[in-house]
Amino acid sequence: MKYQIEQLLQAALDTLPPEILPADIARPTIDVERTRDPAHGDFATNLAMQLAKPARRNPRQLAQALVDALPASELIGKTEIAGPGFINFHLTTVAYQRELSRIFDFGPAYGYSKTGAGERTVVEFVSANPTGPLHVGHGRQAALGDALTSLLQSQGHEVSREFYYNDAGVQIQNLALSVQARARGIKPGDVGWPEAAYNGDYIQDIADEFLAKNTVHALDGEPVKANGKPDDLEAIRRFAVAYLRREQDLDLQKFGVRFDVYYLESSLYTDGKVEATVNRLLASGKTYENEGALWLRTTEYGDDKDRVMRKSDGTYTYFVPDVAYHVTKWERGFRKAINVQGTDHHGTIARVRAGLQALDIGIPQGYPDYILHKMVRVMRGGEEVKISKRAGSYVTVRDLIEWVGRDAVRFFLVSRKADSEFVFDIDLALAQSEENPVYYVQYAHARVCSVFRQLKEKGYTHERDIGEAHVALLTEPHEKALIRRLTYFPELLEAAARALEPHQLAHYLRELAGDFHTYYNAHMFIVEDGNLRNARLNLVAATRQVIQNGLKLLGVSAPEKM
RNA sequence: GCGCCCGUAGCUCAGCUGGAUAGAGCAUCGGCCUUCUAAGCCGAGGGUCGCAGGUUCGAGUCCUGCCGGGCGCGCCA
Repeated sequence: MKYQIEQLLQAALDTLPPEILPADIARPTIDVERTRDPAHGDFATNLAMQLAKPARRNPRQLAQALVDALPASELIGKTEIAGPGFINFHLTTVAYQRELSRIFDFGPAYGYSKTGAGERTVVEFVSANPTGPLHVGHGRQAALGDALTSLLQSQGHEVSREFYYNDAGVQIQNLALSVQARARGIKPGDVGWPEAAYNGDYIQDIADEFLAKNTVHALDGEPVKANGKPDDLEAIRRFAVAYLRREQDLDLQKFGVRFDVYYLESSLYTDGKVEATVNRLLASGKTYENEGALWLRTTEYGDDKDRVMRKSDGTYTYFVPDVAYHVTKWERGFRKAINVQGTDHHGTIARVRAGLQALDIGIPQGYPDYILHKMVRVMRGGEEVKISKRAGSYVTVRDLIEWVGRDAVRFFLVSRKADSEFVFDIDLALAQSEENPVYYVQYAHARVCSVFRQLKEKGYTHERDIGEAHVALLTEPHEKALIRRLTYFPELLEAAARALEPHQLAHYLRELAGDFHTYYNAHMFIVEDGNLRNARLNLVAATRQVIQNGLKLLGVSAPEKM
């Protein structure tokens, strides 16, 4: 609808005579926006104001000329010139009727589009090290990444959800040593407890299961059976990693988040991809040796300082497999890559991109994209709960889900901009669990369902027919507002996907639910007049459909009863 | 010290990528259940959009400088 108005304006612009609009001035891109105030119509454009300066004409006169030149359309009922030179468009009943019909025609796919068709995209998120349970920060990533992926898919992108496991390196070694110590009966603080150990109680759980010779099975890996020998550090390492990966799998399953690919850092070594990347970088001529280490000239690509690739002890820094991993994304055909991470990772952005540039294999400069979210601070009893893996006393995703429920956690975590700080007050979430914003939206959905149950009990029927004559009966301001909101849904999804901002959808749903609740309280739907009844029921049925579609993209359920 | 991000109502946050009188939830106060679910609705109070300049028809939004907060600046990952 927005696009169609832009087309009409373009046609009007093209027919303006040179005495009104000189031919030599630059034509701005035509931008039609939703109005904030219903009194200003449905859509508005500032086109005349943009043209006014270069054309040296009065903007209101230019606006009038544009309106006069506008081709006739059955979608536009009234145009007016307002304020300094806005052109406001009021849509006709026909326009509303067409859009409402689309909600029924497309159903669960209403709001979806093909604007991103052919775009192969990989979204990497969570990517927690298998050294402990998932904490609230991972929860924020999971909620964000999953909703973002769904949004992109709704716009036609072909998306892979990907989880990168850092299962090689020092941290894993520390994990194995921690479990080994526990298996030998050594506790945090005891003599012989490793210095860089993980102190959480879950380490004891792993040690107990290891000693009991249990078997664990992560989602995409092979089952790992413990041999129960505390001296076998390698066996402990394999078991501990499998154990924690399984724990993370279970948490993510409870959270309703699935991944298409689990990519293991260790596989980059065994597949030779790390070696291949190093060789390519060597061949690029951008490397040099200094003090026994191998360096890459990342400063040539905008990094602050050059980075070490291979330490003097012969092992590679984390940076190298990270670059190798991103090479696989590119080579697997993903021309767009989005990484969802905490802001504490922002220092790695420049060097990863620099590494990819140095390879000179056609990867664009801004590859990959990053969505960095600020850390989640957890408050409890008026005090901040420290989030530290080593402390072992942090709030996990599992805790949150148990306390306030999956739907509330997901909706809550995704309803804020990624780069805003997030204070998660446990007491508040507990005390107000019944007033959580998610219930407000779900309640709107349940209410519509209830209306239709009542309808059946009263012996009425309902035709899913939203003809022009029906829409013409929806003249109340509350109805107009609801229609406006519903028909905005496709534009909202497109904008949210383009901006990579799932929180826009959460806010939209809250506003839509608000429009519905207001309408519900102001008017009866099940009325005697059959035509009016049908018109109103179709409007609320459309509302139910849009709420369903929106909640689904956020991974939140739409209950029929509450 | 350098780099990136943030600063909007008492609190938690939106503000559609420069538009028309700055919005919502929570909290406070006052109303609404013999009619489709009161997990709801209606109303009231509450703001120098951190501060100061600049850009233009127009700035919460863009630029510069301060102030305050977060994160990052390893041959850690």
